[in-house]
Amino acid sequence: MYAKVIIEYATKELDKTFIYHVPENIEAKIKVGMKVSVPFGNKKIYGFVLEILTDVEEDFAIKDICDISDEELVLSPELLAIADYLCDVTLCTKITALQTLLPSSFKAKKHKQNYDYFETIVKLNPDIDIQKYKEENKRFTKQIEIIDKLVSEKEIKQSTINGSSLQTLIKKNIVLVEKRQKYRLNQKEVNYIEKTLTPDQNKVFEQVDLNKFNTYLLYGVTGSGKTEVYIKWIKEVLRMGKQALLLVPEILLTTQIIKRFYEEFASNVAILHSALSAGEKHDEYLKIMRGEVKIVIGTRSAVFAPLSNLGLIIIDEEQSNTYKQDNNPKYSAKDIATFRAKYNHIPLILGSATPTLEAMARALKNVYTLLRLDKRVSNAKLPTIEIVDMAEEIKRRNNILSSSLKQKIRERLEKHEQIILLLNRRGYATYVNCSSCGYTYKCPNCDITLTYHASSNNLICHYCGYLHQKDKYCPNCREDALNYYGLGTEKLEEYIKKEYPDARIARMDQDTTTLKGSHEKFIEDFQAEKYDILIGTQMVSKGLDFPKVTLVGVINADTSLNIPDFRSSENAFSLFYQVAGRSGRSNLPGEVIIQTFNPDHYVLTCLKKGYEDFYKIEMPMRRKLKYPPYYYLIGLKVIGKDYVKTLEEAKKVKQYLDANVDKETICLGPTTALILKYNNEYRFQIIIKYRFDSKIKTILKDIDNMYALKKDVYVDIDIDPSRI
DNA sequence: AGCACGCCGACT
DNA sequence: GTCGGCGTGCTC
Repeated sequence: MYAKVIIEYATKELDKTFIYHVPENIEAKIKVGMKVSVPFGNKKIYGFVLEILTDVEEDFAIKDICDISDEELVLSPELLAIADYLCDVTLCTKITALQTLLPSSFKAKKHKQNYDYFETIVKLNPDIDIQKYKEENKRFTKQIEIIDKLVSEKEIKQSTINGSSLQTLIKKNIVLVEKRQKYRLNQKEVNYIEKTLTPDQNKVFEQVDLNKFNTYLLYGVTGSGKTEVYIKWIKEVLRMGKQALLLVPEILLTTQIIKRFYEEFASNVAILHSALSAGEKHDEYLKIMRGEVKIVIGTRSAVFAPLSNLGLIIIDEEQSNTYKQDNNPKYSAKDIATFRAKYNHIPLILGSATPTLEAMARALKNVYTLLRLDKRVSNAKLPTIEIVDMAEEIKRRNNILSSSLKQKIRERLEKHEQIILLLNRRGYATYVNCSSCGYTYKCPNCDITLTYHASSNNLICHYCGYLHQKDKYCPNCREDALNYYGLGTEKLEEYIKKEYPDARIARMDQDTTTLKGSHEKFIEDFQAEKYDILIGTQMVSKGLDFPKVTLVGVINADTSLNIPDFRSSENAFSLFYQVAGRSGRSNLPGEVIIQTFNPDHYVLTCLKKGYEDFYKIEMPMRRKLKYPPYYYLIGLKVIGKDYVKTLEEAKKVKQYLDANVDKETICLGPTTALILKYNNEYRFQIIIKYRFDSKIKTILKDIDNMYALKKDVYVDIDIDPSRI
């Protein structure tokens, strides 16, 4: 018996299987999809079995497989098919695809450690007459103490009571020791809460056929109760004996949904996301693989969860850009989910209040089935939106807060209602400039102005993380003339504290939420009304449901509107709409104030009218500019340390494309990338726009292969980029 | 990827 | 005369 094995080295040259002989001692156990150790050259490495052969005709000497690495780990035919699909859509190697769909504890790699976590417990031997033993050993008080404790608690962790008396009891066979695998995350049972759906929700629920593949777009306004409908579908799927997968954009921003799922499904839920430790992920993966849970909730990579009997996939906040991985392999969890839904003949549901234009366009063309929830539950009204022209306010010396927002914050504070302020820029000042010589701090690696963070007194590059301690004097001209420009969350917090000295203020951004659990703490405390004002970046915009919030302020809408990207309007609309949706979710009416220097921008005027108006304006622009959903996009970046050489190669790539692509296909560039210099490498960009081009994949593969061997210049290909 | 083999320069 | 520079090629 022989096996074709793909080995752990992720290079184009080794992106093929190697044949090994299966020794007799593992013949009965070996299966396709198993991780094995094999000799390769003169080293022992790991790989995955992709095929089993009874006989081979090869003229080279075939080596033996050393061992099966983990008998429990068997990649299902579905997961192997997903790996093939991943290779195809991202042009990655097979082993990269396999490693991508596994948590790190199961990946093929040399330095493996055992992630299984065991706990040693002790309990009384049921076959012993305890009373009799106690009578006979009265004088050993410590032993009696342990026995009594075990009588009442049944079993105890050995580590908590270890000592010589316990050892004696074990030696005498009075107490038994047991080692068992323990999962690091354990959900305690939570009170079950039965919620009934509104007639609208019920109508939506009934429109989904759970027995065949179809993609649905659940378009529901903020606060319309999409989660409750998800739960009802999932319950139905469980009743059919199947399993469900729910993808969310970021677990930390979704604590309230998770809590709701625990209430409903308790320990039937496994959670997968990047904030878990490697050990925790390992355990959650085991639970899923062993079929011990029926529901998986997770972020992007959870789309690879080894559920063996999937009945439904839901992608919540479908418009979120977190579903696209921005490092290699650059896959989209939506595409993988679609693949799995087709594979299993089950529905895929995309939920959003502000769907991507792609999804809405497909829904309107009946490629997807459109489901609508137009009303907020309990008839809460959507908030009123006011757009404030900051150009006018500046004249009145209102640089940070407009008089209207100032006034409304004060009113809310008096009424003990809560306020959320969104400022999509962290740090204190966006740049530091010398008024004497004009010097501005820039990142030496990235060609980006550094942001000043007052809390650490550092200037930080938000791209590569470069850090520079702030100087007292200008590093260029030695004058004491460094000034702070631009508004970040830190400065806003400082200002608000001064303006409202009695208000309790929290700032939530990347810098205040690095510690594990700090994010939850902010949300819990804000919910418990320990704060009046929550200041934050886009973190404050999503999924949170605080009934006491009646005012939302967007401080500098322009930071989100002026991003040079074809999706920036869509993203800005979604962000503002989402954060506006935090206001007035209960019986208290909500208000939203948006401060901007572009009060006539269609993103802002459409916020007042609604998503559909935005869609009607944005779509023709996409058509005119040949962007999705009318055209498919591919972004190529040609990257290298030498400016001239890299640009030359970029031109060659462009020529190669022009010579080979379909005549309808448009190739633009090379131009300097948005950030030309990043981590000391220069980046040139080529953009491909096409509608139908049967050859494009082959052409890209050729380019990829051509540059796989060159070391000074390489090409990075992003198919369906989330941004350009 | 990682390692052996291999063919030319400055050194114990 | 040798150690070692990293170019090339191979790994079931």
